[in-house]
Amino acid sequence: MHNFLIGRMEPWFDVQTNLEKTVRRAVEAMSISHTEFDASVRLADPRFGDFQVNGSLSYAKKNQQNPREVAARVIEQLKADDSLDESLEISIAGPGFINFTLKTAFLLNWLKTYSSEEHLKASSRELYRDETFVVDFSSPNAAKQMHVGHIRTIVIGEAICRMLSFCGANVIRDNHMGDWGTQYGKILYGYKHFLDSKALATDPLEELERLYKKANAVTEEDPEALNEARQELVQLQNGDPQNIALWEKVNKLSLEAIDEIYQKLDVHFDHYLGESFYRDKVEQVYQELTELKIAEESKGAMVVFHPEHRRFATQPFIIRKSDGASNYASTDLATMLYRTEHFKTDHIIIITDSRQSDHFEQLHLTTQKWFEATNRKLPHFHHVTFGTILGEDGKAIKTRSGDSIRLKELLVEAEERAHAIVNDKNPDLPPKEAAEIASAVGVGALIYADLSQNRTGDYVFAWDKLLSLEGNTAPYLLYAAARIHSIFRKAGIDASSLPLEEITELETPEEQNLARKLIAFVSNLNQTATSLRPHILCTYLYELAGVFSSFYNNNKVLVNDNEIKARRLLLCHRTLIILETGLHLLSIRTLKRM
RNA sequence: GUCCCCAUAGUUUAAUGGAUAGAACCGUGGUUUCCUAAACCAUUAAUCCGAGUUCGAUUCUCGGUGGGGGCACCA
Repeated sequence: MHNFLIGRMEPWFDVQTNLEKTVRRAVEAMSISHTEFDASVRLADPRFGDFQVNGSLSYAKKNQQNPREVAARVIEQLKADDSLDESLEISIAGPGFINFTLKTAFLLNWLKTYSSEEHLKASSRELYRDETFVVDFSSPNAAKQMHVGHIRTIVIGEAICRMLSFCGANVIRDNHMGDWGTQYGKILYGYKHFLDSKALATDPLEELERLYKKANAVTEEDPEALNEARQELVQLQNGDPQNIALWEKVNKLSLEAIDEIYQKLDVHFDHYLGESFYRDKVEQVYQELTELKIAEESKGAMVVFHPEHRRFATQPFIIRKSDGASNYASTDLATMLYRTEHFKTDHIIIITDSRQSDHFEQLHLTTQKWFEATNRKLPHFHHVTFGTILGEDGKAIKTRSGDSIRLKELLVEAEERAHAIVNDKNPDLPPKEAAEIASAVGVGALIYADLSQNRTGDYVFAWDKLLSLEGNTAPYLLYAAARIHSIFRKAGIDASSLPLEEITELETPEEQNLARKLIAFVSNLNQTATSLRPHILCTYLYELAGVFSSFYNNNKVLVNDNEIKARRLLLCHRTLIILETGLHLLSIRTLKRM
């Protein structure tokens, strides 16, 4: 464990967690049960300090004592702990809050110590050290264009992967493509009946989409066509060579188009184990679940009920269709098994919109029973949900319901809008650099717009909202970082040559506010990574950029006084690395100039 | 019918049961001989309704109202 003492060792990287351990020790030493005294340390309102503990209030009430007196006794006990020293100020406030304020010597020491993105990463890995996560995200349906509704799982998934990995986890990114479902019956049916080969040659994805839509419309009208489409799927699943060849062709075209979007968003996968990968693995699922009497036959289909469960006692989990074909429940069960046995994973995270909650709850319940009965270790399962992107009509934007905006188109529009602003603000940039800036700003704004709000809510699609470039947006953060780069360029100073030993004290309120905000990075990152809610990190970065902007406007960095200059350059540089680290965790490209 | 999610300034939103509910956009007014004004500073304005639990409720419980979604072979 790091020691808190200045000068002896590295200062605590994660002050909050270490402080909480210390408080817990103090409370134990007072013979108070941890169930009675909530020792949680939380970030405090900056008006009161850096951290806060409010356990004395409820403890005092329960035990009919004076909360301020309880707080005073806890503080006395804390002062006896030798991992704390004079770098921390502890005080009682209001009805009995314990406030902790880091003294500036500690802030400075922390800033001097944690000096690069790599160093921050190395120090953050305790949270998920050595834990394995399979993260299943994006997972689009092959042969359909991605539209605006698909952006959420991609950007949330990518950000979560980056954060987990930053915090020490072994992350396996798996794109569970919908490449084996019923839609293939329709695509094959469409391909065989309505193909325009000329159109396929010029714009394959467009034509495939048209075929799918056409087949979908026809099968909705005509039960016989629907039956034929289902037969195509059954034949595909039975390995009919012609259908398999067609299926492979469709997938190849589809993947190429999807990949372009991943490249723009800087998203990568370790595996593309789509539903088709599990096609020879569903038999085992049927067999085991039947033998274990977890699954039963109902109306010709194989289903699982959960009688003990209010909702799923009567709502079936259909794991094999009555025509014998698999569906997504079949492949998802096989996927649970594969991820558990092959990847030996500790956690499975699946990122989809909240409308699929029932499905994944049923999947989880079923897997629990299945694994328990077969002595398999069940990984922690997290269904990370998000709200739906709605159209103007308040209904989900869907490909089926007609012309929704393509993701590809949205990305182009984002870059174009940003390009216009770049040309306006900074007309002298070389065209190539202007284009690069526009791309980072436009795509970054789009990603940030989605990540910066709590993922559970729905929202109505609006160009201006997603592509906004003012206020709490990516460009604001990118701009703050670009200005810092500009300072170092102007000064002709390299960050590695900062004369750290000459820096002795933080003086102005802006310097101190900035330093406090920088140290709060750790707590915010931890909270984001534990709750899997990227908007917490966004809010933090936005506040950090705001505190920096105030500092920048009030405290000139490049002054003649070398001591002042050195400490302000230190603050600038540490702000830069934390801003850049944060933006990279969100999958946003950073810029040296804007 | 039943179950799930959501409800905060005009708009978009934040707040692990804590201190005076925090921002952004819009509006209004101000800041540039000075490191990038894509900036900074100031200013108006909000917890859907009703009970309950609690020292303390935007947060938890119950009951309403309004919106969205799931519920047999789509994913």
